[in-house]
Parts: sequence; structure tokens; C-alpha cells
Amino acid sequence: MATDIPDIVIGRLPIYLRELTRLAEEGKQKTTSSHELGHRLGISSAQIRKDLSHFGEFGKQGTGYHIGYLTEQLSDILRLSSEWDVAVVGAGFLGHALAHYNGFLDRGFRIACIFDNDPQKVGEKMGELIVQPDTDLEKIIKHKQIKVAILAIPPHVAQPMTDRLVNAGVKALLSYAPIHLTVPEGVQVSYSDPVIQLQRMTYYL
Amino acid sequence: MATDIPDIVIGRLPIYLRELTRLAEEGKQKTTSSHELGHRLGISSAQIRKDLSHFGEFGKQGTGYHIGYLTEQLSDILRLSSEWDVAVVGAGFLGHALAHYNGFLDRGFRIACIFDNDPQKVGEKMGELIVQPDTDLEKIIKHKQIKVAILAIPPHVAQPMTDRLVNAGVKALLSYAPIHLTVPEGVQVSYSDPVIQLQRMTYYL
DNA sequence: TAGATTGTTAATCGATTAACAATC
DNA sequence: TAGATTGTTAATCGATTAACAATC
Repeated sequence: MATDIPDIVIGRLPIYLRELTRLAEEGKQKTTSSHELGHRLGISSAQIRKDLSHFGEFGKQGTGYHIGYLTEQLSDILRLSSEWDVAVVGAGFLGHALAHYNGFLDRGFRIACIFDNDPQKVGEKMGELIVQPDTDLEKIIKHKQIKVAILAIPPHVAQPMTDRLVNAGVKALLSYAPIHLTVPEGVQVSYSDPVIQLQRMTYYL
Repeated sequence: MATDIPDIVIGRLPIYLRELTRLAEEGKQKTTSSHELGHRLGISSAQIRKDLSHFGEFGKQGTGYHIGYLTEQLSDILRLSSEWDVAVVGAGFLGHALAHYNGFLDRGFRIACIFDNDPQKVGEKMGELIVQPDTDLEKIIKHKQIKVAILAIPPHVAQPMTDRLVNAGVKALLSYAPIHLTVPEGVQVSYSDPVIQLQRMTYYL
């Protein structure tokens, strides 16, 4: 049953989770409602209830949703109960930013290693990590059984690197390279290209 | 008429544009087809033809689309014929990466200034720019008539900074802060939160 | 209890796709 | 001409919303 849940619904769950965490941090209340959550996120309350109903009944009539409980449930649904080790490929400015970003750990991810093909960068300390040579990539990813990777490399090497990562067992890939990647069935890809996002907005200006 | 074109269609135009540029760079051909483009992007050819048909007739039966011509047309539609000046707010690791990224200029954007509230960072050279104090933000944005900004600051200051930017005339905002922002009607917002994207994928693992 | 809010149904709305006449 | 591919229509498919009985 969990199989035929629309992608678009899955895509909203992390947003709900993030807002629930914010509500918890504000600490003013133990409980929230689909109306409140929707209001804060610019989403209709009906949609939130519908989305959640795909996975079970998490609320109470008259009361709403217990923030802590719903947070746990969403974390479980998204497989975030334990942390995912993440490989960062590319130790340029962006890899640098990723390695130092401290927003991963409390949300289910830990940067476990970072690679570069530039001998000048290999061995450099980056956050808690040391830059590894990309020749060791397969060995380390297989050994650590890493399933999640982030691509922070130039576009012309993105597809071959994707192939290597997939080959080494990576199943989810977040790419900052401005290029469409081809992957086998069963491998997830997500893109982040700031220019694409900016261009989307300039249409309306 | 241009008004009632679905957001989701607008959102695909930059993808088409990017792929057309790649085709042009490969330089093997003057012409492409909805089928070829769709195949390269994992999108149906019907969808591409339908999307483009919202804006005019850009192709020729039997031949397809002239790459150069369609590129120009899409650039015009997305208002990319001249460059947009962009303000980056936040000169941390991410601001650093943005300031050094050279993928903006040939795609319609130029980082025109970068701000930080940390006196230690103000005056620092970053790429071609010098970090400005955030107290000068309104003055500079108004003077340069900047309409586009990128937020690379911590979440707890993102909403107040958004308000300041909007107040100074910014109409399009790309935010890397992991928080939903509230803006007045007519202001575009786009988000980039790597954790949200990773969480979306782990569901399937 | 009275008020509030859920989970769910059915209706509406919107997006995608298949198919094909037109035509280069 | 014959083959290829567009632009468009109508059908299908899927997502959102309104509404409300159930119930805390």
C-alpha cells in the first residue's frame, strides 16, 4: 500500500516535518492542527489531512495533532530514525560549504566523507573531515555502505561520476551540477541549480 | 494571455533552455525535436510541444526546432535577454560559494553585491566583490535597483531579512534558509534546502 | 455538553498523454 | 514525393478542495 502514494505527497512530508520541529522549538504548545500547519506553510488544511491520511490516523478530532508524536511518525515514514551517511563529491567552494553545514545532523544525515580529484585538495581538512582522493571513492563508499551522495562538481564530469557512484551502491543522489543525469531504475535523483530557480522567477518580474 | 500559463509550465522552460544550450555546445546539429529533447530530459515529447505551444509556434513540421531560435525565444520569455543584478545576503561558506560560482553570468544573472552583518567579514574580498555591511543593504539595493536576491543566512534571521529586502524593492528571492518565508503578493520565493531534498529520497530507500 | 477538528468522500479542477490532421 | 514532426484536440489521468459525519 505504501507503494502507490503519489511522489508529490512524499515531497511535502519533509516540509511538514520541518515545520513541526519549528513548532516544537517555539515550545508554546504540545499540539497543532491541520489548519495551523497549513496557515504557516501556505498549504490548505484539507491537503495536509489528506496527505497524512495516506499513512494512518495521527490526529484526534477536536484536538488536532500531537507535535511530538506526529514528528516521530513522519521521521519513521521518511526513514530518518537513524542517520544516513552521506558522501560529498567535490571539495570546491560548494563542497566546502556542505562539509561545514551543521544543519544535516539533527535532520537525519551525516557527511561521512568528501572526495576530490585535485591532488592539491586531497588531505586538506574540511570541517571534521579530510578530503579523500576520488580514486578511493568506490572502496570507501562500499566499505561504509553509503547510499546517499551529494554532487558538487562541474557539469562535464557529473554523469561519469554518477555512474561510478551508482556502481558503488549509491541509491540517492543530490546534484548541484546544472545537467540532467541519467540513472538506472531505483536510483533517486534530486537537483539543485540556483539558476534554474532564478529563471523560473524572472518570468513573473 | 501570458498571464494564465500554469506555473508548472514556466518551471520547465528553464530546463528546456539549459538543455538547448547543451545541444548547442555539443555543436553537432542546428536543429532538435520534441522527441530528442524529451528523451534527453526524461519528459514526454507531447508535454514539450504542449508547453511551448502556450507561447507561440516555434517549430517546423518535419524538421523540429531550430536550436538557436528556440533558445532566443525561451530567453525572451523568461526575461533573460539582459542580465539581472543579484544581491547575495550572507557571506558565510555558502555566500562564498555563490560569490565564486561562475555559472550565473552566461545564464542571465550577475552577483552584484554581497552583504554580511559580521564586522569581521565586512571588507573581505570575495570573488570580484567586497563584502558590504548589512546596514547599507537598503541603500545599495535601492540605488542599484536590484530585484533579485539570494538568502544565505541562518534561519532565525531569514524572515526579518526577507522583510527588509522586500521593502527595498526585491521581487524575487531564492532562499537557502530552512524555513518557510512569508512575502507580500507579487514577490516570488524559491527555496533550496538540501535536507528537504534528501529526506524526500530516503523514503524510497 | 458545545466547540473544534479529524479522516474521508465526492466533486472540481488541472495536468498529461495519445492521436492525428496539417505541413515542412 | 515520402517521411518526419509539429501544434492541437479530446480523452485520460491525477491532484486539490469543499463539505460533513464522526468524535474527541
